[in-house]
Amino acid sequence: MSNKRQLQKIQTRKNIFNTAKMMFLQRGFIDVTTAEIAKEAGVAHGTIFVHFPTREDLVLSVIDSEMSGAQEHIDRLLTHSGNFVDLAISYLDYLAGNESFHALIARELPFYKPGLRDRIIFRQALIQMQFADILKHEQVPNPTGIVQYLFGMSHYYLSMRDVFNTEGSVIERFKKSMIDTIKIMMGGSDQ
Amino acid sequence: MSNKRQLQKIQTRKNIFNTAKMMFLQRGFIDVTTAEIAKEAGVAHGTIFVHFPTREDLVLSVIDSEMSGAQEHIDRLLTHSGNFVDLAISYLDYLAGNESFHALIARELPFYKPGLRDRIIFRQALIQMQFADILKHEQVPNPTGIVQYLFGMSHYYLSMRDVFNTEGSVIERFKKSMIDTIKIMMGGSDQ
DNA sequence: TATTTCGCTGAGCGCTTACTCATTGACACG
DNA sequence: CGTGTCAATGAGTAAGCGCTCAGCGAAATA
Repeated sequence: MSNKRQLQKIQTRKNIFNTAKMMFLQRGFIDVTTAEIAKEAGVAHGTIFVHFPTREDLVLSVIDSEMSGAQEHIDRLLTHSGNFVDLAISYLDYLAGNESFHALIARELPFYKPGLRDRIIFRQALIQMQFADILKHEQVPNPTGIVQYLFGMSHYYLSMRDVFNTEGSVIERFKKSMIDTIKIMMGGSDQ
Repeated sequence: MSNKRQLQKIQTRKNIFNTAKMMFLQRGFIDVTTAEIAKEAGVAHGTIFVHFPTREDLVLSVIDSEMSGAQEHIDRLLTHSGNFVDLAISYLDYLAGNESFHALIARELPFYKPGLRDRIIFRQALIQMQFADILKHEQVPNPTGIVQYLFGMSHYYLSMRDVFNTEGSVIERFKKSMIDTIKIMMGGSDQ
């Protein structure tokens, strides 16, 4: 049953998937063409469509893979977090570690088809709510404002990543400033 | 010298320009095609290229027009501003009033050709510096952090405009929250 | 060994773009 | 009125895209 043909097919599929993933993360889901992926992977153009019926299936496949990885990571952060500030720091560290993917999403999200776009936004909204819940346990004046700050500013820096073109991570660069601001907001006045 | 031909030519150019501007503001600079503009303007497809050698020239023409309007408006705000909070409020009001253009830029900026992109970013950076200068006159702990907040969060809300799809203006919706946060940051602790 | 299966191939199709250019006809001008 | 000008035309071109499919040849099967 360990068919040589089947093994080869699985191998080819993985090859296409990994090559596509690498190219997508580097240049975005919109820019990279199927012909380029095929060339880089060393297969015929048509072979792409043997394994992924449409280009969109390949894109979705890569996005799903990255997103479920992200979900797992953040779930772990949420359970292992002490206070909100620690959680925010861990979250920013995670973003910094997977910056190319998240910068990509921040840039391209408005251009995805509604179905995909809404799924991504829904996931983001869930995470944001979980962050807000944790913040509500600590007594702070403006929980949603603080969470919006964390996600909003991260999004801003990510989407402007190559504008700020820092060596290394943009998130890392602005992390201290963001955390300081969050501390001020948490210890801030009433209103 | 009031040539009938020349007048007609100017008229046609304006017609194409205004039609393009309207369509670009509604659907973005990336999505709208030259054929669609021609149809909407009621001229032949080729006529577009009589007046604008390339599609990009037309896009640049519209962007320049909008940007110089923005520049003027903001210069006025800068001279007529009392304290920084008033300036921030006026700025947000301005954004709310020209939201379709600024939301468009926020979404599409990463996809423009480097030349155009850099010009827009340069203008933004200048404005940001002027805001920071005003803020430095008032004695606040973290001037650049506050300015980054104002521009970063505006950018975030604008780029997420149709996600939050509010009736009316996104900026208007989050204005109070942003101003409140700025007040907290200005009156905040040391560090 | 003879026959069938099937992963892979790559030329080519259909479609969409920005852009071209020979042609036209209303207008300017002597 | 005759002739040259030129804004406007729209069918056509080239380039790029995702995707197709008849055919090939090595592997599976009988």
